[in-house]
Amino acid sequence: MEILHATAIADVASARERLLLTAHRLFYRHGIRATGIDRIISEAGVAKVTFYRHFPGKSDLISAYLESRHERWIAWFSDALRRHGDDPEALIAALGEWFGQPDFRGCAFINGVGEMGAELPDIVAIARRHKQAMLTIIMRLLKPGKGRKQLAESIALAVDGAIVRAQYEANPRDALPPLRRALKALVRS
Amino acid sequence: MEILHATAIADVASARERLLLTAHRLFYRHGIRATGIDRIISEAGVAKVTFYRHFPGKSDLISAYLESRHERWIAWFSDALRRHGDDPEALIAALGEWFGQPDFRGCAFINGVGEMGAELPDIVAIARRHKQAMLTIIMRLLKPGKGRKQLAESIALAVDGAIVRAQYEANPRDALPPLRRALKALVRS
DNA sequence: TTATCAGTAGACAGATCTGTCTACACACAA
DNA sequence: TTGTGTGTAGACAGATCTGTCTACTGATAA
Repeated sequence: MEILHATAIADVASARERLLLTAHRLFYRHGIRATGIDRIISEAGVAKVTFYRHFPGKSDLISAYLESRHERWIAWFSDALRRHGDDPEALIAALGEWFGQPDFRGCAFINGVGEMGAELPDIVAIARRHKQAMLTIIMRLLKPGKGRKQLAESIALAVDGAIVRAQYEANPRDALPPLRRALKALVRS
Repeated sequence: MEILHATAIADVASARERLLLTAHRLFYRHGIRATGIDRIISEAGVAKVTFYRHFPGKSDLISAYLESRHERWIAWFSDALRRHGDDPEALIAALGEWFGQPDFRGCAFINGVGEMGAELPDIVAIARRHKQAMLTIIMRLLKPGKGRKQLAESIALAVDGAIVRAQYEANPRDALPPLRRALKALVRS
C-alpha cells in the first residue's frame, strides 16, 4: 500500500493517472464528500476541462478510485501473505504491515459504504466484490476440506473487525492480539 | 433501536430534543457531511437562531448526536441481551434484531470515524468509549476466570466485523452464521 | 499542411453550506 | 410591570460545491 502513495504524482505522464492518484490519496485520507473536485484538479496539476473530459462526473471518479484501490489492495494482500508464509498466521503479519503504515485509515470500502453507500449503490457493489476477493484469498490459506469456505467466512469476519478496530484504536496494532486469538480458535475448531 | 425512530418528533416539546432526534435520523441514514443544518432545522420545525442558541456549531450537534446514540444503543443492547438469556448465544439473537431493522445502516460510530475521524477527533474519542462499553457488556456474558477479558476482546472484534458485514451484504442477517461459528470456537477455546 | 487529440487557464452559473443578523411573539416570575 | 427565557421567520454574507463554457497551445499523424 505504501508504494502507491510514494509514487511522485508529478512524474506520472497522463492527466488521467494523475487525477486518479490524487483522488486516491485525498479520498482515502479525508473522505469522499470532504474532497472537492477543485482540490483534486489543483493538486493533480490538471485543468478542470481535462478532468471532465476523462470523468463525466464525480461519481465516476469515485468508482474509478475504488476500482483501482481494489486492484492495488488485493495485489498487496496476496503478496504480503506469500511473503509471510501463506498460512493463517501470515494474516497477522500482513495486517500488521498495513496497520503500521502512517497513512492507515481503515478499509476504503468499509469507509465508502459507511459514508455514501446509501446514496451511491455502486460503492456497495464494488465493496462486495472486494470482500469476496479477500475471502477467496483467505480461503487459499486453509487446508482443503469440508467447511473450508465457512471457516474462511468467519476468519474474514474477524479480519474486518480487526481493520475497523485498528482504525479507532490509538495504536492500530492493538487489534492484532484479539485477532490472533480468534484466528487460532477458529483454525483449531 | 426502533423505539428511537418511532418517536413522533412533532410531539416532543423542547426544540433541543427535536433537533437531536432529527439530527440522529438524518446523520445515521445519510451520513454526517451529507446532512446540512438547513435540512435539520427544517425537518425539526425549528428556527435557525434557536438551533445556534442550543449548539454553537455543527460539530457540537455531531457530538451530541453521538453521545445520545451511545446511550440509546447501550441501553438497547443490554436489554436485548437480557431478553435473550444473557449468554454468548444471546449476542446472535440481539444482533439479529438490530440487523433486521429496515433502517439499519451499521454502527454510527464506525461510520462516523470512517467519515470524519481524521477531521473531528472528538468522534474517535466517543467511538472508543462506546466500544469500551460494548466490551464491558460482552464480558458480563462470559464465565469469570482467567482470560475472560481477552476472550471478550476477540468476541467484540468479531461483533464489529459482523456489524460491518451486515452493512454491505444484501441480506444483513447473512453476517450471523459466520459470527455464530466464530463465537462458538472462541467460547470453547 | 491541416485535422485531431490532449492538454492549459480561468471565468461563470447555480446550488448549497455554515453561521450571523434583525425583528417579532409569548409565557412566566420577581 | 418589567425582565428573562425560549421560541418564530427569513434575509444575508461569504465560502465552497459541481459542472459548463470560451479561448488558447502544442504535438502528431494523414
